[in-house]
Amino acid sequence: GQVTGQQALALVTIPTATLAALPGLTAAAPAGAIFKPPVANLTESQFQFSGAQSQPQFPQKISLPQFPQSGSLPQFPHPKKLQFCSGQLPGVGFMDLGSPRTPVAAGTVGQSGGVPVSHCPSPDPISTPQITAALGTQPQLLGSLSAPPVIANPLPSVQGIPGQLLTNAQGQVIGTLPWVVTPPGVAAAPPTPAPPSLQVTPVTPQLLLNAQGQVIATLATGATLTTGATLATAPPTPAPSKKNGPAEPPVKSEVQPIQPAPAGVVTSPAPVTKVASSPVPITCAETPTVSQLVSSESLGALGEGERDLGCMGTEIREFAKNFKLRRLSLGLTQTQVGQALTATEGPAYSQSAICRFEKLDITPKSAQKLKPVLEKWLREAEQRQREGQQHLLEFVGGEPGKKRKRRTSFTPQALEALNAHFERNALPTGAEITRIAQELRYEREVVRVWFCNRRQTLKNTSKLNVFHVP
DNA sequence: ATGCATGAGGG
DNA sequence: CCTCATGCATG
Repeated sequence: GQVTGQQALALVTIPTATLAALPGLTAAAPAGAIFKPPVANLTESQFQFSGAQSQPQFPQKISLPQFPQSGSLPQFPHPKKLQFCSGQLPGVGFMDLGSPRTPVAAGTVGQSGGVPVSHCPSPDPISTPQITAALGTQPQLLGSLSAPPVIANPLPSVQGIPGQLLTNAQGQVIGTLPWVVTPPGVAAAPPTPAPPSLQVTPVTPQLLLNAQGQVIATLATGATLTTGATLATAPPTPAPSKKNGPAEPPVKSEVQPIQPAPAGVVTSPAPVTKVASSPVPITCAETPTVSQLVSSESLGALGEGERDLGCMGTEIREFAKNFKLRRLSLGLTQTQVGQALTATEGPAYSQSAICRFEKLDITPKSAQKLKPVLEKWLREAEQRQREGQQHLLEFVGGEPGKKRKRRTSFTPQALEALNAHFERNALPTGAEITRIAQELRYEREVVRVWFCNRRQTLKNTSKLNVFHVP
């Protein structure tokens, strides 16, 4: 057991979830290291629906990017929403898809509520016609993305958490040691009067046990981190002088909000300009792989607050990391949090959801939706803890409900075949699905769902996902 | 932590 | 049918 000493390193350098996500790496990987996560085999392959003679593959939606109307096909619709501005990543499948624009784009963009658009310099349109076409398959969000080939992310300093982390052999964070609360000043005092309410709450020394009663960490008497709500996630850019200084609204509003409708209110704190154009080479313009699929849309109709997702991504990453830390400090498991959440008012979420949130294996949209909920719950939980109350885990038995279909278990061979097909074509037509199903001897529906899930997983974990661009 | 399933919303 | 957000069940 050991309290590893690389905390600082880990914290600062690796922005986020990666910590948990890439166990093996945490310890070793130094700052700018470039890891190549597991997406492996898919990325290499390339599937492409060549528009040429590829035949009538897409039954319904193939709307290729031929939108005469806008005429600006090769152009990006404008940073309407997300921008992948962060991250420094290996060339992996990053490509910019010139996105065909969604019909709606223009309108929506316009009313972004005053939020200055974004920073990420978007770059050269390397749009490959073909690629674009391929991707264009997704209905709604076509226009939304343009992943700038450029990446480079200065990294947000994690300022709120100076404590030490307890990590297990795999490098996963399992607990925290008492930390010192950062004084307001440290937290990059925002020009604006952001009430830095930091509070240190005494925590009784205790052992953190997991559901199985195993000790997963110890907490020395110390302080739990604030709760000022946003503190941890606070103001990016501590160092003013860095990039250009003017902008940077330290906004940092409270958190609660976020609900559909309310326009960009809470949104972007974003110090625009953070990253800027780093000349990182990459941009691979080749292999249109699966990434196309992933990238093709990505943002759905986010009403408002998603435009600057790039920046917000950082904020959420911070929160996710913090959430886990604080959850552990409370000595709760993901399951318990899920149950507690279910018991209380508001949306209920399962252990799976908590897990995915912490790892950020979810879409930015989901993360945004979840964050307020978790934030609120966490605050209350910590509150209750202070006041001694323990019960927060009431259970509310759920109804049995209908029986689910038994989970299909594919044989390794079948999976191999499925993956092979997927690499070739991630979106097989109905007929193809049928064929594949027969070939592998599985129910057609099962195969269809497999493809759906495969696509979804790829999207959520791909490096193209804002959160996974460390 | 993840793989497969479900269901809502859209076309 | 697809995508998405989620959850149950499993490895």
